[in-house]
Amino acid sequence: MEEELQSRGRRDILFEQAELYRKLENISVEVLSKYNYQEIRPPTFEDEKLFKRTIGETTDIVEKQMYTFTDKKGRRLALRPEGTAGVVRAYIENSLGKITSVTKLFYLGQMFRYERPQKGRYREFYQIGAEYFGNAHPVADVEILLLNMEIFEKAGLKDKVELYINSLGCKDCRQKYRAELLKSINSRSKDLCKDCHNRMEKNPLRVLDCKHDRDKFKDLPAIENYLCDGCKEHFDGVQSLLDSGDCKYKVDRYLVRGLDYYTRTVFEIKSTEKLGAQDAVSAGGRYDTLVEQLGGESVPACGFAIGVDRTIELMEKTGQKVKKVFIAIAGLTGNLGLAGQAIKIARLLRKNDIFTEGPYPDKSLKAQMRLSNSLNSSWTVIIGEEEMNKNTVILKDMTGQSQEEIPLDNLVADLLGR
RNA sequence: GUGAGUGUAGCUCAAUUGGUUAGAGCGUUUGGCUGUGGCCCAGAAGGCUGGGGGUUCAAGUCCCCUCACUCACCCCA
Repeated sequence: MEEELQSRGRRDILFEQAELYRKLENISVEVLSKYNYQEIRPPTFEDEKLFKRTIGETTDIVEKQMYTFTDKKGRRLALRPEGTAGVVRAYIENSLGKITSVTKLFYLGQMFRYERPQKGRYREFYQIGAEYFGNAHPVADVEILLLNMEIFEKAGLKDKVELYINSLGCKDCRQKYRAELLKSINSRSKDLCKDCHNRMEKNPLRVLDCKHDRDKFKDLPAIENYLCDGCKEHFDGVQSLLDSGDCKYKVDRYLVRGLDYYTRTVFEIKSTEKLGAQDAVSAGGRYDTLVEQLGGESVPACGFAIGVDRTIELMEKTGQKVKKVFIAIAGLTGNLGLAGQAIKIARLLRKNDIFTEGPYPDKSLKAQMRLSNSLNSSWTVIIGEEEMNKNTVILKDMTGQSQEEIPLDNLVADLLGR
């Protein structure tokens, strides 16, 4: 490959893997529709300021990881590093809150962050997300959670993920907590790593998340003791309703989010086995002040985003195969009459939703059989002059050695019956 | 942005202290088997050793730069 065509963090998603992406997307759309969420496709680029205002000016995402550029008219734009900001902007801009009192939206697609790539983290990555506007009650949080878990369940990952929840409180309780936390951390600041010192200044809550120091924090003040009555009641409500919904979860009082806009409920769905250093396959929470902060009315909201690429990695470990048929031609190579017959049969099979490969008239039968084998076909259908005249085919089971001659008219029923 | 490791055939990897024409397995392909795959055997194709510069009589091997990949930190889904 020519050197100038390479660029870091670019990747191609091929074949079986692409199939898994589509499968997860289909499952998600199906589940989301059942919960009455409607699709929205916001642009992949927005005004840079949108992300600065929503995600937080001092977060790394905005400070270092955005793909920003200036267009020909001098506008400052950015490729979206996450989905919520654009959806909220669209919600306000299109007055979606005026149509119905609650609004449920979902989106899927690529996000972009300029980071050093590693396992489960790419510069262009996929998210599937949902946002629920206009309902402050814990049922909304819980609907988002149940919905999210149902997607993983349908994707065959029920035993591979766990739900962790926490409450960060509203502005008031968080401010109080933050002050106490800072005091407590400060008193032992020399024990802490370099990164934690940095976090103390930018976002003290994230100190709780530190990989090195986390174990030293068992006795730090816990957010749950600082929640105001309203926030406490809300969080209790979430837990009670999750129980009603028969949804397992763990409360993790150290669970924190990196984005500034979260209030009250936050959650992560983690893989039970390590996916490299990253184990969160989905995350989200409530953001009751964001709509107003962006110039809309005061509307409560909550949502989630699934890390599709990481979820695919999990799904790859539980792979399943599609059964395929290969159509082979016996006799002299290049026989157009036989090729025509093969095409007719292939059309017939595909019409009946059977995955069909072939024909390859210019290969010897041996070569065709080898190809069929290496394509992992379940069966090979063989036709030659003799069979065509009798209107039959030879159906060979590729998992063993057996084959039988059957009337062409029975082929579809026979295959579907197996 | 920081750190460590790695770049040789489509893939996984060899190549002695720097020393002839850079090898092997898998895969691909052709044949052994004129209408039957997997196993076996024989042949073939496939390389600017990531790119550039330097040292040297001589560089895949040593040095510098650069690009990319992998993993981790940071951050986050």
